Amino acid sequence: MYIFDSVKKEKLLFTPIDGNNVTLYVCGPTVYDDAHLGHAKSSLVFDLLYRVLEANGYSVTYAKNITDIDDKIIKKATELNITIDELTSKYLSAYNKDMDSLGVKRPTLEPKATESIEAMIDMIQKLIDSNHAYITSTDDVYFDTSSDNKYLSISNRHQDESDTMSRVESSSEKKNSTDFALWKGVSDDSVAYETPFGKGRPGWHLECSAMIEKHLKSENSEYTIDIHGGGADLLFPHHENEAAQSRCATKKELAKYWVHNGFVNIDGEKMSKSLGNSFFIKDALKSYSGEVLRFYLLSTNYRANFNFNEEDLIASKKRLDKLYRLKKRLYGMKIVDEKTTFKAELLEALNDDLNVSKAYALIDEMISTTNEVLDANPKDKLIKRQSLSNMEYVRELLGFGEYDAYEYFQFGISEDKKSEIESLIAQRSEAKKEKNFELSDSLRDQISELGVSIMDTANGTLWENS
RNA sequence: GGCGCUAUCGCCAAGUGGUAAGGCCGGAGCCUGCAAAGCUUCUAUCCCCAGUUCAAAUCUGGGUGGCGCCUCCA
Repeated sequence: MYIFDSVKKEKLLFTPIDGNNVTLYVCGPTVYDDAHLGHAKSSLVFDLLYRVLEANGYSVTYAKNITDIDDKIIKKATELNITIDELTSKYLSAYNKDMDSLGVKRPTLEPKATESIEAMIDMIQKLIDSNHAYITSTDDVYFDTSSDNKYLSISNRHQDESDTMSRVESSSEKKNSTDFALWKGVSDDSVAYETPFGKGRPGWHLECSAMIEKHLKSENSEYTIDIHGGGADLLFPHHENEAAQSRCATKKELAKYWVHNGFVNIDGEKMSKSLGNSFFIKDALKSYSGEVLRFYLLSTNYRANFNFNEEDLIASKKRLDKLYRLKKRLYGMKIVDEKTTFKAELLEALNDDLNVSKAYALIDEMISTTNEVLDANPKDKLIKRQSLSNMEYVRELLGFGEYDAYEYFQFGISEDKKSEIESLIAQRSEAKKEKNFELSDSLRDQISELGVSIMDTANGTLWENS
């Protein structure tokens, strides 16, 4: 397969460091608030990458970290007058719930920062011992960026510009303006860990490097892991700094390939915590099923910015609907594994740097072909078997088609409303039987007003949420 | 100011040297009591200018527009 390396800025043939084993590390959430559509996009992109790697036969160890100790967390817990653990547990389970709704497979490892303190301390100690880090009078430990001659090679920047343009509040004890905190000294009685270099808390960038070293490192290679991923905004400074501290502590480059996903904008505007226009996943899930959201958010190139808006989402849903209508058409049949060209083409499309657009086009064509054949010959067993098997492959590889075909079209409809609809449909069927079309049409109008469209088939009248 | 991304049909969006995928919307038709669904069919020469080439949406140069990172952020 091919993936686009955002450091080398070209599409590269993917070859794992260690034979058939692949290590993938993605920067996960800081659990102090609900997850927004940006988290969804990133999780979905790397979930897809994970699935495609596995479909290629690789044995993948996929780690996504959970940041559960951090200044923002402490601030919020203090405001709410709850413990840090109460806060992070709450938002971690909310996060997992959202991810489950989106059909995101759980990573192999989900290490928490608070469970990796020792690994962080070890790494800091190494950096101090090798003069890549220094301690200030307030027990902060800074990474000395001038000690790394490859610093800024990940984000392709120049030192002078970072110096002059950096808007980071500069500590007077920093040797270079780009130096960053590995450890923040704590003098009061807030949350802190005891270390050989004083009481304090981990800095922003450290946990990823430490966790990678602890959980994923490969032994005999110039690289530590295969793929490191995250949102495009993390390229600098986060990944630059991770790469620097790892390089200096381990004498290896952190990752062989770097993959970054584009942003999600809302109606043309950047979404961010500071702008306060975050669109939470849980809110989107009130109106649309997780799979519709998944299908929509994955529908374009993962590197491009994604402009979220409801009209596009609805158009996207109509596309997914077609898959479910076919699933309905083949309802109740047993899935048998069939070798088809569709499957090979689908994997080939995704192997080309996750070309989802092409994959969607292939799915659409597969659906059309099946419908066409079934229209001509409704009893064609071969096309049914192949089509079912194809859909099963789509489900495994892309996560589309997980729901029951009938339940999918009944999303968000209450039980009361369902029985009301069923009752109206029964009345309409009676009227139709008596050829009272005036009555049956008016009943259909009533049903439409409930936001439901109906379709008469050989198997009776079916209905869908419209 | 530095670095970078991007401009394809009304909308979303592939394609990165060989003569424009797919979806949504819309028109026509088949099917249907009528519909819906499904099927058939119709709709772009790729922001502008110049250049390279037998050949460019695809490469080069110059414009113009949109966006991002450089600050916590996916």
